[in-house]
Amino acid sequence: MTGLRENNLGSAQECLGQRFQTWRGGEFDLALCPVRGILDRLGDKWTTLILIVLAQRPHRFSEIRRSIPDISKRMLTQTLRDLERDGMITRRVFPTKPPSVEYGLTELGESLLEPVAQLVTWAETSQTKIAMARSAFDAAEASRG
Amino acid sequence: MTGLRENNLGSAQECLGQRFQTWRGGEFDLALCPVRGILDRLGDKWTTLILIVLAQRPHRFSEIRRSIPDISKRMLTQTLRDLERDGMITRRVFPTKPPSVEYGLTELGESLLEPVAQLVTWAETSQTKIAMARSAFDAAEASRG
DNA sequence: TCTTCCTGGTCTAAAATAGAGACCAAGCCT
DNA sequence: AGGCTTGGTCTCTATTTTAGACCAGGAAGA
Repeated sequence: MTGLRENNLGSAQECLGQRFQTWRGGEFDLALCPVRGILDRLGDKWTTLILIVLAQRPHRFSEIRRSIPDISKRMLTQTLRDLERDGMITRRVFPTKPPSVEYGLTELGESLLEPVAQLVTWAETSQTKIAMARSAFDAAEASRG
Repeated sequence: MTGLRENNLGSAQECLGQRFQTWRGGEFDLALCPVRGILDRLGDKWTTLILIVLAQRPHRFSEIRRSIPDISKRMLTQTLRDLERDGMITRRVFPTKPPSVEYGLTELGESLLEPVAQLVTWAETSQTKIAMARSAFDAAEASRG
C-alpha cells in the first residue's frame, strides 16, 4: 500500500452544507459533504467505466483491462480497491493454477447504474449540441486572435 | 492560454464502442466515445460543484470562489472556460469600475441538472450504506494486519 | 497626490497524482 | 530448463493541481 488510498474524502474541503439548501427550489437538503465525496469518487477517470464494464457481467482483472485498454494496472487496482471498499463491487479469489480474481457488482453497485445510465443518456442526446458549442467557441476565439 | 485546454477529449483513449452495445440488455448503443468525453468533464473535481452553485442563480467569479472555498483561481478559471466552451454556461462581462463578470447556466447547462440531481439523490440515499461498507472493509483489512 | 483596495485573471514553482513498465511467485506446458 | 500465465506491487517519470505572487486600472481615503 504505497500511497494508495489516503483519500480523505471531503476532509480537505469544507462542507458546503447549508449553502445549497435550496438547490433550485428547496428539495435539496444539506449534507452535501458526503455527497461530494461520492461524486468525487464517481467522477474519477475510471470508476464509471469500470462500473459499466461490470454491469454486463462479472469480469476478471485482466478482462477488465482488455475492456478498458488505456487503464494502467496501477489505476485499475486502485480503483477496484476503492470500489470494493465502498461496497460497490465484490472481489472473489479462485485458487486456480494461475490465481484468478473475479470482480462483480454488489446490489449497491447495481443501484448506482440507474443514475449513471441517465447521465449517459443525457450525454448521448447532448453531444451534438456540445460539439456545436465547442466549434462556435473555438471559432470566436480564433477570430479574436 | 498556457496549457489550459488542450483536453483531447477521447483521443487518447480508444473508442470502447461496440464493446458495450449491450449494456445490461441492449438499450445502450455504441458511440460511447463522445459520451466518455462528457463523463470525463463532468467527472472532474470542480465541474459538478460549479454547476450546482450556478443552479441557484448566476454568480460572479469571486462569488463562486466564496461558495467553493477550496478551489484555486486557476482551476476555477479553467473549469469555467471549459464549461463555457461546451455551451453549459454563459459569461457576461460588465464594464463596471472594477470589472465584473457574471456566469450563468445556459439551457443546455440547466438540462444537465436533472441527471446530476438524480446522482446527488442516489448519493444521499446511499451514503449510509457506503459508510458502513467502508468501516467493514477497513476493519477487515486492519485485522489481516 | 499618494496609497490602498477592488476586480478577474495569468504566471511560476512546488506538491500531489497518474502512468509506463520492470518485477514477483507459483504452477503449467514443451 | 525455459517460457508462459495470473494478479498484483514497486519505482521512476510525466502530467495535473495547487498555492500564491503578480498585473492593470479605476476608486476611495487622506
